[in-house]
Amino acid sequence: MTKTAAVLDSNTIIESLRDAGYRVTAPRQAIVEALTGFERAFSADDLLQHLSASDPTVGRATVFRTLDMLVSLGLLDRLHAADGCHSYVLAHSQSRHYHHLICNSCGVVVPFESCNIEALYPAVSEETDFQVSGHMLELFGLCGSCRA
Amino acid sequence: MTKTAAVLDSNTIIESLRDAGYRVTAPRQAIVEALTGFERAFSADDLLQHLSASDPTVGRATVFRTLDMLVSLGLLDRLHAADGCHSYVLAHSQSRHYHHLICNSCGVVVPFESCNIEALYPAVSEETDFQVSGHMLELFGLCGSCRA
DNA sequence: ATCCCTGCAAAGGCTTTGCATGCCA
DNA sequence: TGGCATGCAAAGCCTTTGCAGGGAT
Repeated sequence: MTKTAAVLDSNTIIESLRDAGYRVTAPRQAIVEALTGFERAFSADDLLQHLSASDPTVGRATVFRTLDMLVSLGLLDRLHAADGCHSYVLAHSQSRHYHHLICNSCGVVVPFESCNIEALYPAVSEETDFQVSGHMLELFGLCGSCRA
Repeated sequence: MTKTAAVLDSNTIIESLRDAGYRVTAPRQAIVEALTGFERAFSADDLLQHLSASDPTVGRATVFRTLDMLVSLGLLDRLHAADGCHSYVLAHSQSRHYHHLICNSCGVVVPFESCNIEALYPAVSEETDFQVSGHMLELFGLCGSCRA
């Protein structure tokens, strides 16, 4: 149990990449390093700008390709906020079920695990004649700091 | 109680437009007529293509402007599906709380009202120290026809 | 008669693609 | 060495904006 339990760090991500058969290259390492530094959701462009100041020059295309790759490996989550639909956050866990809670004021994103949406399935099934198999949920609110 | 209860029809939408102070123009009528014909979520482009065959020529800009207007009036819902983030469905109700259930197979969208997400708020608040104030939920599954 | 609304076309973002070169394994 | 990965630039979408003319009220 480390200080920030269950949050992926750059080494773990790089290892996952390698395990999945992808090559560990300098641009990919720079991208992974950068995205573990974000505390809130970031866009491809945020990442691009952040990287423009870093060691290796990373091309636009590489950023998009790497983001897609990380999402497909479950290492990165795509956020579907009300306004911007294309932002990303580091995945919280690859094994446990969780969702995101987003602060309306500062934009910080935290995961939460207490989700009993599946309890809704029977009622919804009955109401709609659907066989429900999945859900997408995001909560909004105010974080502790912003309330203060 | 009509056959398809609580679903907005084109006349109701047009009246709401008028009530909100917007002018009732031919392009707007054509757009409203077209979108009440869709059974599943549609994109701006779907609408545009559908309209290219209709009576008045409706410009791209007008379609986007009208969609935004209808969404802001609560007559149209923006859907945030996993893949495409920019599709629309006719609003189900302007007063009641509901969400969308989307068929993974045919894409049909139906609303459902049995949502007790708010019951989650206390547990999530305690877990995260957020003051939760809203949520976004979408369910996925198989509709009756697709199961058959 | 007002001035909101429209179409057109151009501009603007964001994302993807093609291709020759580079570099990890 | 082989072939995945990269950068660059161009192309591709999708959406918005500017503007002069048109139509609803």
